[in-house]
Amino acid sequence: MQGGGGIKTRPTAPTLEEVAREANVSRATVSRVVNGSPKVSPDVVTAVNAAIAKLNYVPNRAARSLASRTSGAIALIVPEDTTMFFGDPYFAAIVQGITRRLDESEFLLNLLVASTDPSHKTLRYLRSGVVDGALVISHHEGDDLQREAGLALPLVFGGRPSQAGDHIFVDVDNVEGGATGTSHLVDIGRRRIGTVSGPLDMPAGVDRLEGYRRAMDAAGMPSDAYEVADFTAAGAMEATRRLLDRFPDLDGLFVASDLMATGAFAAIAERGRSVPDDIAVVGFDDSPAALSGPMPLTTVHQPSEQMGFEMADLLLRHLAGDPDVPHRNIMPTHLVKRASA
Amino acid sequence: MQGGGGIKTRPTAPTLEEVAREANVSRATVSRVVNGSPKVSPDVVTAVNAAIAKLNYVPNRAARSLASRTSGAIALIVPEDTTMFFGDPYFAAIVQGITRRLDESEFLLNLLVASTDPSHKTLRYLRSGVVDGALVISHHEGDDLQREAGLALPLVFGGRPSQAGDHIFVDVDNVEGGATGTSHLVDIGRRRIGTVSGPLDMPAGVDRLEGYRRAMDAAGMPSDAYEVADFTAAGAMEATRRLLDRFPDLDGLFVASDLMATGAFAAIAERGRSVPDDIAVVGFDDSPAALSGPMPLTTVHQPSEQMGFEMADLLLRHLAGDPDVPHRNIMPTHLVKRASA
DNA sequence: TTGTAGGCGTTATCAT
DNA sequence: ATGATAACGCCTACAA
Repeated sequence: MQGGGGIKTRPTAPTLEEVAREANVSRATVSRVVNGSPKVSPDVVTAVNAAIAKLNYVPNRAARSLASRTSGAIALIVPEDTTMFFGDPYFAAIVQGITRRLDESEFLLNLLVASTDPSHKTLRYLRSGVVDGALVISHHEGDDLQREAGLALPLVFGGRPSQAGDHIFVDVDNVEGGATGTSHLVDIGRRRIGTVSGPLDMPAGVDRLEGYRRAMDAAGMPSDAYEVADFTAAGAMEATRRLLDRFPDLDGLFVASDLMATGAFAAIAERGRSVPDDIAVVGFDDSPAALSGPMPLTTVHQPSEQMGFEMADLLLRHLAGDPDVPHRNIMPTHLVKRASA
Repeated sequence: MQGGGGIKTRPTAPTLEEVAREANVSRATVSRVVNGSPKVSPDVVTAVNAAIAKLNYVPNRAARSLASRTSGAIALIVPEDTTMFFGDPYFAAIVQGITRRLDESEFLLNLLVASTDPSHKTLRYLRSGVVDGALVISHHEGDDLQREAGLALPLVFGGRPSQAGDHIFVDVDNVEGGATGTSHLVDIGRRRIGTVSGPLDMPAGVDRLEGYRRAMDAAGMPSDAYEVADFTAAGAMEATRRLLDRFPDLDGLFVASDLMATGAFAAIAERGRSVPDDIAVVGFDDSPAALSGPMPLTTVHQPSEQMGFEMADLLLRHLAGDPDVPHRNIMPTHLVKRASA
């Protein structure tokens, strides 16, 4: 017989036990080496590492997680659909920042783009112990992860959460940002200024609109020219059309995201009007979308990448037991002048 | 004393054990109910479910995984950096398809966008048992997940893997697709046709270029006007510049991805030439990028979303032990005529 | 510094 | 149909 041929024996992964045997030490010692315990004699460390290399050992994450009651992973929760998530470069920047922070740690990132049924499947997931904490971005008013089903998981929000509570979050001053963008339009002499806002169930939507209002008030101009959109280009195009219908004399437009600004551009072009001559446009984010349109977009910069980094950093510190992680983390914005306004 | 205040006792999650006690049955029975075993009397099922609901019980995934030796999760491996991954809507479509398939299953998806150090950290991850299988897209020649470190994990590729072997994959006929796109340029009377290809360490790059060659050969025209790019808009812009330098009389251009076509548009505009009058352009993918540029792009459609769905489906069937999942899955392409050619 | 032993929460194999 | 009782692979007091 030639070696029991026929049945395909899946080569079962080596365990701590086998490494211990190979190195002539106990499992505990191997475990210590694997976890970098300082109290192991150098020669034993060497021997164990040799055994690990020889057997090509990799710790079983489930076992480790079960015993240690930690998973070494965090989740990024995005309550939007895939299209939205991939469509806006803002998210790309956030993720970039998060992974940059995580890369210098041992933590893994689990992406959870959960538009459908956020309460049920997502919550089960979060409560099943697969992650030690979670980052939440693009948070809408409805979803109250924190309380729902008594979820006791460390959370850090990207953007001030709409519901009250002592949450840890990273954000910019959206009111101020909205005012900055709008004021610029005032400053360059526009007389009929409107805005396309984000959804009103998101603080970023509400606040940037409020910023528009304040700037208009301060300038003694009416703040009635606004339409609500959903942070997508298509939605913004629609909203801009409505705005142009209502205010044919519009000559300035503050759009609450760069991606939406591309939609606004399309609507404006469709009406045969030009940017910035007929209508000056200011966006928000300073994401790659600001440069992807027909013209470089003047926009309110927010440090998205750093915000992602910061979110991850705060969560990791929180998980590490750091008692004084700041809860309100407001990062600066500034106007970036380009061709559109 | 008021209830031991001071120490913040984290409410430890309920376990099978507690549910069993609550329902006056054994752990085994609860486990059966949780896993939908048919051999449990209806009233017991009811009682157990009541206890589960009351205690708000969610199975611990690590424990389950350890005992059952399966994780209920699969990974999507993308050997690119975050920017690239988020930048090309092609990936969005794939992910969309994958999640569509997964949503109708109990499996979770773990995204692994691993540009940096794909061999080490990623491999450890894959071998740690957190996933039962993996989907690999945007696969370059270097990364040989399969063999590397003896990884014995069920894999399904998006795009024919470059290394030999009996891999399961979903792909289109890129040679044919490339020929289709190029031939269209011939058909509409272009005389000096070039191409911007993908990287030559990826089959999709090589094959679409080969398709261009064949179409040119068949038309009796020279196939020397090609430049290699990297599937990014910026890279394609560069490549197109070089091409225009080398062939000032270029009047037709086949670009190996829609995203790259937007870069080509930019380069062409920069040179003061027009599309399609001066230069007709054909892309590949039929992704949203085809409609994001200054002009609707004529392109070779590939069913990206369905390909993602199919990949996930094949992997799940494979994991379920289905003995005859097809290994070579070639999906159809077709030309979509729009304004650019 | 190293080893022993018990336990983490489930599943799975036996009996019953 | 239900219940003991081992595993599963690792961590962690505790002991030596």
